[in-house]
Amino acid sequence: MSPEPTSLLQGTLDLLILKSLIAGEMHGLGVSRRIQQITGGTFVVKPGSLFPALHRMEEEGWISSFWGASENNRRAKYYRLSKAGLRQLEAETKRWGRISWAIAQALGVS
Amino acid sequence: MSPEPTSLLQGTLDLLILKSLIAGEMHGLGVSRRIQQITGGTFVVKPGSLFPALHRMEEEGWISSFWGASENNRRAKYYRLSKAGLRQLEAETKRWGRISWAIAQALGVS
DNA sequence: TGCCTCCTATCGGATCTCTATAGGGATAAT
DNA sequence: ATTATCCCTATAGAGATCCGATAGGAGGCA
Repeated sequence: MSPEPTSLLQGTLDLLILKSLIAGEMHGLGVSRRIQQITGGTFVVKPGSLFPALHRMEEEGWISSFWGASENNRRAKYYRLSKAGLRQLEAETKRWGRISWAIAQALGVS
Repeated sequence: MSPEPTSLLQGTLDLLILKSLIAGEMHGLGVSRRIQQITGGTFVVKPGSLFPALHRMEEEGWISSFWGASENNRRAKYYRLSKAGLRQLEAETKRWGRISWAIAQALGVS
């Protein structure tokens, strides 16, 4: 296990959250676990990073939330991708493609 | 031309600067131009981002500087990669590889 | 001298992520 | 019933970084 200890890439957290929610609605820590899962354990998002991001993204209208009960019958806030969120995911995915390509170029396409 | 207008990736600026200086010593705006060149015009680093980064990296000991004259015979501060900077470049290159791989995984290896 | 260009440099603001911590609520144990 | 414990949400404070705007020195040229 070697989770990225230091700062995530700016803007990449949003991308990972949006992509996680493609799998369906889930609560906060569920998103966190899913990010860790789909990145092969590379990215570990802690609550202090996750919740501010979720709130920000809800304000932007990319996700919506509702209170529900978790699988352990605990009070949990669930998050769901909105249409605008889906569009944002596509935009950020393209953006990532551009950035990734550019840096690969810079590093000598190694 | 569609240079990334918004925020660069955190920590990626250092990588691009270090990689630029592999080509040899050059002054500040020369680094800026070289980054734009090797990333195919994707990344445009402006002075307000560049110089704080150069100073920070000089404090870290990754680069050294000396005053000289530019190709146009103007006063210019030249920067050169140090041994520690070369090690840092290798480390950041590996880090980029990990991150890039993880996000590609997350996005479905598309 | 006056003007333009090149190059370095700094300041304030805005954004983002991290560490650390708080606290409600459900379950289980004694 | 009370205590402990885990799950989950949430916030505060700090630190780092990037950006836009701006300043200013210095050479070349008329």
